[in-house]
Amino acid sequence: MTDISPSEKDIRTFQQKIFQFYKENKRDLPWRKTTDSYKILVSEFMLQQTQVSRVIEYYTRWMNAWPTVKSLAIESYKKVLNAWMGLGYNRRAMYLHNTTKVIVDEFHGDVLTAVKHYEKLPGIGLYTSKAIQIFADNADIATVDTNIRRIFISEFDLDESISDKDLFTLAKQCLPSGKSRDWHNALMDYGALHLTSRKTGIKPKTQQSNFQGSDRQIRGRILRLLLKEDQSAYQLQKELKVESERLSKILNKMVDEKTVGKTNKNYHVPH
DNA sequence: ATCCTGGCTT
DNA sequence: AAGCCTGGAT
Repeated sequence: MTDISPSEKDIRTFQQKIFQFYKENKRDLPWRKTTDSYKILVSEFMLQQTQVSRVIEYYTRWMNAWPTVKSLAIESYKKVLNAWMGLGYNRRAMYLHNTTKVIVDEFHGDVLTAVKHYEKLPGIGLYTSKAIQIFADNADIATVDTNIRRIFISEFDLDESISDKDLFTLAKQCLPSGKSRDWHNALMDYGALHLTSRKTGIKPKTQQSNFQGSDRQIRGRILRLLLKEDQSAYQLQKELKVESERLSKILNKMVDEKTVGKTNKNYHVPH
């Protein structure tokens, strides 16, 4: 672990630059108009590895359909998945649905208390837990996503191999107390609008494999078919024109994850 | 071809 | 530590 502590003066200059940019370029996003912890929770799930521009319409439709934790928790999984389709990483729909059930059943519907015990909530890791506390409650804690990581590396001229631990130490040093929500929103905007990955050449921490021709693409097509009606592996194979061995491998994995169910020969979207 | 407010499993 | 998970925009 190397000492990467900037001086007090460096930090203050950095903060002023970020806040000045925010003042002039702030994005007007739907989930920034609320501090409802459930709504923040949904937005954070949707935003995991997914661009803001693609989330906006899904978020808006979602809140019209399910405005509270409980309304989502008691909904059928099929309807939840149907509303998610097109956003990508469809496991998140199941995680989100199951997470709201745990929040209602074990935490009396109290999102902010629940996310502090995020090990019990599928789909919520350290980043998302902190992000929800920050954006819903203005909690005086720091979190680092792909945007914020890129800003720190560029701003303080760090090596791209810097550890999460060192990044987090730096993030805490830079956090202006009492302004956590504004600060993190400002950092996100600075990273997404100005200090982009393309512009800086700084690669994201987690690389994604190609989509065309991938198993992921086939999984998405499988779910779309199963949302219409239950189908056998043979019917799916005819529709998708994938080698049967590859298809059954994918189907087995999806059954294993419980993203699809199987009764006798037929596959279906779980209830 | 590469990116996107990560998390889970092995 | 590394592979896997969706789909659209640039």
